[in-house]
Amino acid sequence: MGVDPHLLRTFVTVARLGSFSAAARELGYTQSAVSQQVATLESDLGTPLLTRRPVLPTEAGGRLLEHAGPILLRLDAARADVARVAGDPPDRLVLGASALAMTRPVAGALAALRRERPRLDVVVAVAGRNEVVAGVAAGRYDLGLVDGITAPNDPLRLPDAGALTAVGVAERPLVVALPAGHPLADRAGLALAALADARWLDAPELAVPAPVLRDSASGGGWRAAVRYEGADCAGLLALVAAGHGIALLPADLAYGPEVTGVPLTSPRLVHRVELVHGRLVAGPAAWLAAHLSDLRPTEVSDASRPRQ
Amino acid sequence: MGVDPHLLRTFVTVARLGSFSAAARELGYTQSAVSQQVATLESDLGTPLLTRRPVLPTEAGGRLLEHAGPILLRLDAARADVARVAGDPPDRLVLGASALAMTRPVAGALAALRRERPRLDVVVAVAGRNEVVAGVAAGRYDLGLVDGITAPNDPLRLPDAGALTAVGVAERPLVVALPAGHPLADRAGLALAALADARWLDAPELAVPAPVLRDSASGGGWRAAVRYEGADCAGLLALVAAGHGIALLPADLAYGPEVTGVPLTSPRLVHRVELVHGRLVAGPAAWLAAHLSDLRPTEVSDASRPRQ
DNA sequence: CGTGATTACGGTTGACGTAATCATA
DNA sequence: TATGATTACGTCAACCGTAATCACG
Repeated sequence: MGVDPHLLRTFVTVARLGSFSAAARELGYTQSAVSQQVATLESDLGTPLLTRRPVLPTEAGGRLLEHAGPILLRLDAARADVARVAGDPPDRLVLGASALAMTRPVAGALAALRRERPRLDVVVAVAGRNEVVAGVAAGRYDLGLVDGITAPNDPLRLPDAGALTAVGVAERPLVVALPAGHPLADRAGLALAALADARWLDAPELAVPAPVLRDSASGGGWRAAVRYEGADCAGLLALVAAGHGIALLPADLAYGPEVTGVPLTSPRLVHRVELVHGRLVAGPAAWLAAHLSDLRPTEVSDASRPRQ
Repeated sequence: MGVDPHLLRTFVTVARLGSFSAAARELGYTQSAVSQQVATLESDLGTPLLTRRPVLPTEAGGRLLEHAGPILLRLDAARADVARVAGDPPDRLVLGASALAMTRPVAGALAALRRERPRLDVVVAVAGRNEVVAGVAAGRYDLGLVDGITAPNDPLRLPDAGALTAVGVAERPLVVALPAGHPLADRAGLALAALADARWLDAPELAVPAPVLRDSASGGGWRAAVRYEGADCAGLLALVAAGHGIALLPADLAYGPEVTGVPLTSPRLVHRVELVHGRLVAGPAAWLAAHLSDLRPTEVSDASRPRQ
């Protein structure tokens, strides 16, 4: 009666890889087993979920995929949550962080923790924003630090990953990064609307992704000149300096010999870092969370938020 | 590796009933099977989840219970969603509605649907707010109508039940219902703060529950005189008329020979009705949703909301 | 002692692997 | 024709029921 998650898992893998055999390799099954599992799921739900050759989700399969991810994630989260209260306090703290989330105040709080608990192993793993949130939900990270761009005091738009709490811990101003000598580089401030037809660098891991720009100030082209998938600021700044395009970056990172940061005047946007965590139990994670929350610019979410 | 939902289900049932044998009866298993399932789950998670005699959740069990409900719900939602796109268009529309959600404009849209499709069976099931949301998520209702009290244009605070969309469809003013002849009954308007020490009727299904009052204007006693668990307005008004206490109600329902409704001046609150639904496919549900959305006071939520 | 949870054990079911078959690019 | 999904079938594990045992009130 209840959609076996085991089958769900293989179904998701097959859909993602577009191949039964590839999914079988990844999951450590035989091709035959995967075929049988998908067939079982389809007969259980009474409808085909995948087309064969090419292997693509049907409409029903698409609907199922929308649910499968969150379900599998929450299942992991449940296990992780139980493990956290059952196990003894760990001597290791694993932090997930997105690219620009490790700001000064955050690093300061982390230093305070290491002074407090010198024998503690601290691991900081940098990953994409969604991976950080998913990792926290699944218990791979004790805490997550996620950064992004929003209006001042507005929470980040994070993916829904079950019962997670997010607290703002830092906000800093944004500037438009321009090559030194650019015609606009001597302005005192720039409005986003004036840059609609400029050439933007689309760096989803680092700066504002193009879709957000489009939403913030509609109209205009918002052409992306180059898509930069790295997570290091220096590389992006080099592209800016070479005139490939301009980017929206935290003020303190957007300066250099060949790059000028011009303050963004409207709309008012800031670079914001949020601490993401599940339910905490006494231990280093809780300690750090408490100290990070002390420097919070604003609390944005707790126990029960309205809906997805 | 992934917390079998089958076991989760029996664990939840055992925890809810506080008894292995009772859970076995309810689930159609033998006592022995339930015992084995719980034991399997405990050994899988590596920690006891329940105390025996009396049967109560341990701390780890409590954590698991927090996840179990949403997981089981989402599993049902997935099945229901798939069934909706797989099955042929139904000749029956089942609406879930909370007590005061069937307002005039909603009833009007429903009438239009019945003119449009005379052969359609329409069922309206009245239930608690949470049951409506859960029922929509699980596919027991095609659409949900949920009412509650918020600031104008603010979304209702609904429980998280997976990927649900909520659209506001009606708002109407609120009044303080007083017995005719009450010292305050001749006022032109009342501020909530002035009523902090009044005697309130706590009618969670109908009017504003006491906790909301406490949050809206903190300070004061907010004593609840009587708790009224019914869902009919007449009964509550009778209690008001008899002087058991006062209540916050939609303006058009709070009048009668023995009751006076005095407009609420601050904070500005309204009675709001929202339409709740999963992803819609062509059919009567989609038709009604479209027509209800046309009279929406404001859209409040769609595809992806930030987090729980 | 009696109610109710656990343990022992056997039968059935079902899930996976091997291998043969089928279908499509 | 070759790659890759399906079908056939045998084996083995897991799950549930019956029944005996244990433990707390």
